[in-house]
Amino acid sequence: MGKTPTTLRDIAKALGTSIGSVHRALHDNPGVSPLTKDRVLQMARTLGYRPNLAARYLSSKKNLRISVNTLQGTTSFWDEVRAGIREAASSILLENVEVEFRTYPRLGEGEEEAFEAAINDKVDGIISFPSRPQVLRPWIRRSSRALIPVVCVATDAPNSGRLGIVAIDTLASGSIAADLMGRFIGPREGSVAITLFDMAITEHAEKYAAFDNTLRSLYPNLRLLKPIEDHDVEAEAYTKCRKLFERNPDLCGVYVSTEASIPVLNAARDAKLLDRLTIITTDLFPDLVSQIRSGAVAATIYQRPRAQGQIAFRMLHEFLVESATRSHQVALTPHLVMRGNLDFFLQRQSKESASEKADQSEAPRELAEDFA
Amino acid sequence: MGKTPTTLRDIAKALGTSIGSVHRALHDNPGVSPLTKDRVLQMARTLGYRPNLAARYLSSKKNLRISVNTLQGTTSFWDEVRAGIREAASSILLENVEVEFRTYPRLGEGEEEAFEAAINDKVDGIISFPSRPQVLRPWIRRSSRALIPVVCVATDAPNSGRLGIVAIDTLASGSIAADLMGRFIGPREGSVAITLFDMAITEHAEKYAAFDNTLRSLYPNLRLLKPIEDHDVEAEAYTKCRKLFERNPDLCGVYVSTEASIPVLNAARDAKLLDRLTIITTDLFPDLVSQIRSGAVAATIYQRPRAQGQIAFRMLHEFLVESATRSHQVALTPHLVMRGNLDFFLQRQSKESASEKADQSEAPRELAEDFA
DNA sequence: CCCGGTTCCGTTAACGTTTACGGTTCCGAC
DNA sequence: GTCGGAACCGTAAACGTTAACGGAACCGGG
Repeated sequence: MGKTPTTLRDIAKALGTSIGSVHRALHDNPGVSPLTKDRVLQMARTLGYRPNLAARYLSSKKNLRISVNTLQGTTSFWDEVRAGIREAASSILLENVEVEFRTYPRLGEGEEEAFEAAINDKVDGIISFPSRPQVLRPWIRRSSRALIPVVCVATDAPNSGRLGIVAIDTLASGSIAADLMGRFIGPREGSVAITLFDMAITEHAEKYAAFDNTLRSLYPNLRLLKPIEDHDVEAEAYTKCRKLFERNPDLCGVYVSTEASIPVLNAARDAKLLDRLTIITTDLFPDLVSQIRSGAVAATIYQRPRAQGQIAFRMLHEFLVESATRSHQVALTPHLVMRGNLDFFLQRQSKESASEKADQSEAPRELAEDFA
Repeated sequence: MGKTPTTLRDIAKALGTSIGSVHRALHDNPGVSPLTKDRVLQMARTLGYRPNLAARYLSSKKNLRISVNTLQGTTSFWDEVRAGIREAASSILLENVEVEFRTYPRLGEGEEEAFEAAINDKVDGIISFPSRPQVLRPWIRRSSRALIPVVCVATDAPNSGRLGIVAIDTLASGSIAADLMGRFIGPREGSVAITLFDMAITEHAEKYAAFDNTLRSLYPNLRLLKPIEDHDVEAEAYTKCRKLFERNPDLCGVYVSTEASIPVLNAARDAKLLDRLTIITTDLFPDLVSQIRSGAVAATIYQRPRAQGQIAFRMLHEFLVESATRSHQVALTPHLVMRGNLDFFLQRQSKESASEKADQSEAPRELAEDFA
């Protein structure tokens, strides 16, 4: 809490050396003896030196380039993530950041190429969606060794050396879904189903476990069936659901923990039990809106893609610019969308994408007379 | 989208004048003729000049001081708001911001004094909680005239000239509360009550209206009673609730839209109808935890005080440092806390306050070898 | 004609860091 | 001894803005 912050010059003067040596020492550049380097590092620590980022930026002028490797996507989810990243990037003071988007069309189609391109391009950081962690893990490892930090969004890649992860809290998602399901269904006996991508994905297994635990402890009247794995294939989801419905006449609720809610809804409609099922889905996209409004979907768990993008960017940027950061593991609270607050979410989305376009022109600084 | 950004020197050279005049013109400082001032402003616009914040900060060294005028508070709400502000302040690159907290003990006890002190102290911006807007309005007006921007948190002060407002979306809160209430109660007939601070406060009137509308349109089996105003007085809440319970034997739910949920719960318990009522509350504090866990409270609508603080700070800072900002009206989505995800919120709160303490020491920049 | 004052304008030294370049030394090889 | 070349170190010029100073031109009053 010293009054005036210490500068390179202060360190140099205290040591009777020059500002250049101090700089070299602090950045372990060549051209400084081990002795003076130690003395400088020591002195920097005792004086509590913290680099002045304004001066650094002003002087060096090198701008950071970060690569965003994400899926094209069939829903708006990834568009929102990218919008969040763009938003956070443009709101940075010291606008010295360049964002390069490397978008691939389908799962497993171009993911690795995107990573390779980013590494070869020597970007300063990467934001990545590691759909299937086992495939991307070696790439993340490689870029970490090349000192390129990687932040994962939406899905974690554990033991890969990644810098950080931002995703929806799977436990909170699964638990709240179970709690709502139990409350909505009420005291009657019956069974409940869950659909997910694949139990091999950590996030989905966690959601399942959380859903199971909460249901078991709070609503013993409900029995959870074996999970349905749809692998993001619509036909698979549909046929598996039809089978499920036939075999379990006491079914009273389905939790769709992935984005593939439409085939589930279709299956329920075709089996004529749409009004007997309590359906809880995930995320929010145009096709879902009418289903929520009609009451076919009781609630949906919104994964806040925009917030995920924003936070991922901030995390990476903070690390790049001052190597210390806060937590590298961000688990976001999901939002709940129901008929009651649906309009709010819709208007929010449209408003935000509108303001994005209007955000271009910029007048030279001019103070407003009044802030009304 | 020009390659190299325009500088003061560029403008000066283009006009055949000097860098000093350009600077004076852009800041309408005295000492520049109206003619050259116009030419400079014109040229700045055509060249698309944007000030380099790093250089500005490096040169001027003036640090911003902002005053945070908030309530001491009986719950942790305002502590969280202040924590959010501190957090956002410390995560700013270019740490040139000083935050002064002016905390007053009770509603109406020191609010005006805090404002006066802040204005006399010539702070650069104010974050304020205008509990009763009509009292603070003249003060906000005064500071706006003194070119001190004011951002309101939690409660709006319309027509006061305030720079912006960040609060929970009242419509979303009221609507989701109503939707949950209807779903939880089920198809049976009955009446529902709402408690609030005072209908004269815009936010509370809005919550009431949203609750009413949603209930009316989606759950016609439920009838909404006249609102109970508690004015943040526990005894008032208790006695009014007791009366309410006596007069309405068909009551099946209560939405407590303020923080005063404990007296309502006590009244329900004493009237022996705790297990027949669906109670939805607001916010999350220690005394509520056991009530949620026991099921007495079906759900609580969390108003995200920390996020409110963070966003308020960012809004003010962004305005102070580059006078353009994004939206000045932020309506946050409330979070839903139930038995299922309660632990998640509790551990999050404790984790965040813990990491705050650990965030002190700072080594001179040193790159990590690996990011694992 | 000169003096004090006003109004406008150009110049320049900061701010703290990075980077490039020019000096020292010192050492081994010729 | 001299030279080439390391290895180390100091100096100084940038980066774009702010703020202070000094000068030029012009005015009216003595």
